[in-house]
Amino acid sequence: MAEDQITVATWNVNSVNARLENVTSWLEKRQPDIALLQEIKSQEENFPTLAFEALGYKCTIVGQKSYNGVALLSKRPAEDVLTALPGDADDDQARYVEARVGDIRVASIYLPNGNPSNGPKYTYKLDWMDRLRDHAQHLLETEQTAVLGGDYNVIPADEDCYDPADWSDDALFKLETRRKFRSIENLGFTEAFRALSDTPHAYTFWDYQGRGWESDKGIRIDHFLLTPKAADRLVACEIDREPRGLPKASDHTPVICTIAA
DNA sequence: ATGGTCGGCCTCCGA
Repeated sequence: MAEDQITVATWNVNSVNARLENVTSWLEKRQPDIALLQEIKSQEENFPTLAFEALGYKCTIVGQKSYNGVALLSKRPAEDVLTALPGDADDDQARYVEARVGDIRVASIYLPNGNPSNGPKYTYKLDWMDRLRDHAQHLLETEQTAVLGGDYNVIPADEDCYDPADWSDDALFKLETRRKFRSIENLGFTEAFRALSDTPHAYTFWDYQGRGWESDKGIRIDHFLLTPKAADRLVACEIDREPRGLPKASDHTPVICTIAA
């Protein structure tokens, strides 16, 4: 990690306590300045704060019992914290945390899965995406340097999954889902990985079921969206496949976005 | 080839 760069990682860890050794050893190795975690499946009081503080990270946690939950780990202090996506005071699912770290606003996003794709869970997903678009518009209008990372539960295009036909009716790939994701990009956001790489089949998630990892049947659903001021400083975006192959792996692997300081 | 995914947890639900 160079002094003139800031690295932001995103990782759906599928339970921070079940994954603690995997996550801490990866942080020690890669030393991201900021780590955005999703699906911590932990309330704040059960979050392993001390283990991360021992590695030099401050923890900003939005927890929930059993499900969901997001966290923002940062070597520098997190300020001006937002603990929910604006737009629905009745939404009590822990899926969003945003803060300013240095001169960058970062968000850890756990966008709803939405399956089954013909019922209330899908409606909730689409509504949540509308709220995200509205908030993203606000970040643009206020000319922020913002990096929105997380598990978007969106497969942006055919080349981001092993077999589009298998996913055509899935909430992660339905045309309406992809259109809504594009509508956020089209406000003026840059999707960091695809902006820098034409490589197809660069996955971030492999299902535990059906030997997904062993047969490389994956999907790319963990993304970074950058405002223009952040995109102007975009240096690299890398998917680190290594953690997915380790014992007791999460079904997602981390993605690292590098920004010029 | 007689198996087959995890994690949290009010033994099923969510992914």
